[in-house]
Amino acid sequence: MPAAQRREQILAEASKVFGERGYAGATTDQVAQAAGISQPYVVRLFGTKEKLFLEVIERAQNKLAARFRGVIAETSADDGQAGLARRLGFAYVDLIEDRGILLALMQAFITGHDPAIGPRARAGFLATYHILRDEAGFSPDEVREFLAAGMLFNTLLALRLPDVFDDDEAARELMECTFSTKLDLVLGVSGSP
Amino acid sequence: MPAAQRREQILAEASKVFGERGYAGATTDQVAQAAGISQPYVVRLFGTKEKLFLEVIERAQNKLAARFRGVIAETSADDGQAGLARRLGFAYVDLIEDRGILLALMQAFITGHDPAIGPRARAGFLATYHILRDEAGFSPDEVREFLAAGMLFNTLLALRLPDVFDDDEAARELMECTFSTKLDLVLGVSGSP
DNA sequence: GTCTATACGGCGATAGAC
DNA sequence: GTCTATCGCCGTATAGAC
Repeated sequence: MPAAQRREQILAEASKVFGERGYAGATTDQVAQAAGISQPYVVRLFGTKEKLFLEVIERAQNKLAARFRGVIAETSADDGQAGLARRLGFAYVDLIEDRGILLALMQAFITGHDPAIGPRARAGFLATYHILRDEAGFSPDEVREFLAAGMLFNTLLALRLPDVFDDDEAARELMECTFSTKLDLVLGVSGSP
Repeated sequence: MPAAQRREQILAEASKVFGERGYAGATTDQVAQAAGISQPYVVRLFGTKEKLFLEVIERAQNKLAARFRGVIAETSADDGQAGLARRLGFAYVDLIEDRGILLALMQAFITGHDPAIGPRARAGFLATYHILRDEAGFSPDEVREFLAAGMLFNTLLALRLPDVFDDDEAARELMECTFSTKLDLVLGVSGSP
């Protein structure tokens, strides 16, 4: 397999592994096994575990930015801000059907203390802020509301709340209330394979 | 030092260490050093690293629940739901002046996949939901909005956004817009010691 | 109640062959 | 482009003394 393709495949698998276990909890061998190659080869291709993690984060942030820009570009002005927010919300849910991406983003947030990873995590988050405010034309308050909804969304999925969806009345109510029309998408994301 | 007091001291230090590094990234030796005792003694007192982490989470969740119940109890009915929400928001900000508590809660969220930790993390989150809905009397939508604001709050602090407060116009704007009147509290939380 | 010494396993990274 | 073998460190947990 050509190196470029192999790198992308490894990054995709690494997103899942890092997402599940966190930066420290994940091992390069788990990534290697997920990709069907040997552990030293993973290290060979990316230098160190930390560099691999940074590339995973960067990839996730780039995909998010590209998706948002795509939605903004193809939404006509007469949909209004509310319509645009709605489309962006759907795009976000759809994006993290690749579950590795959501979890990579979240892991970046909570690794904010790290001297190497923290700055990049902040830069990515602020980049999203700028896209929403400067390119989508949201007011600061609209951006805040949009981001807050996204963070709750992230948390509920990270907690695996859909796993107890059937057993717990409160969990079901909170999920339905949070995702409303997006619910079928969400259940598709985290339902059994 | 009596065992009970020692345990509480270790739990407080462990909250900070686990909060900074995550469950996998933190070591029992770091906890021991923070508490000024030997690593084997930490293990001796709590059995395993996992059990220590579970106690850290439980302690944080209990403190949160106790704080919210206290606010609900001492708020008179004629403050209205908006007034109660405001008080609860302030209480939350104040609670995580003990920074270890906030980070322990967040770490619990993203360790949701873990067979031992996940169930407890979900239980704690749903307990908060029940307090807000059944004891504070919020509607599901009000609870959702309250929780979403809290999750954004968590994320901004985890990212250490206040650290770049002075250098980045967007970071400043987002922080001000998110915390508004709570801002002085927040800056007190993460400012230099 | 707390320590020192240490066994044991696991992980990141390197060396070097094919 | 990819592997096997392996080194050396580090972290959890145990044993046992004081």
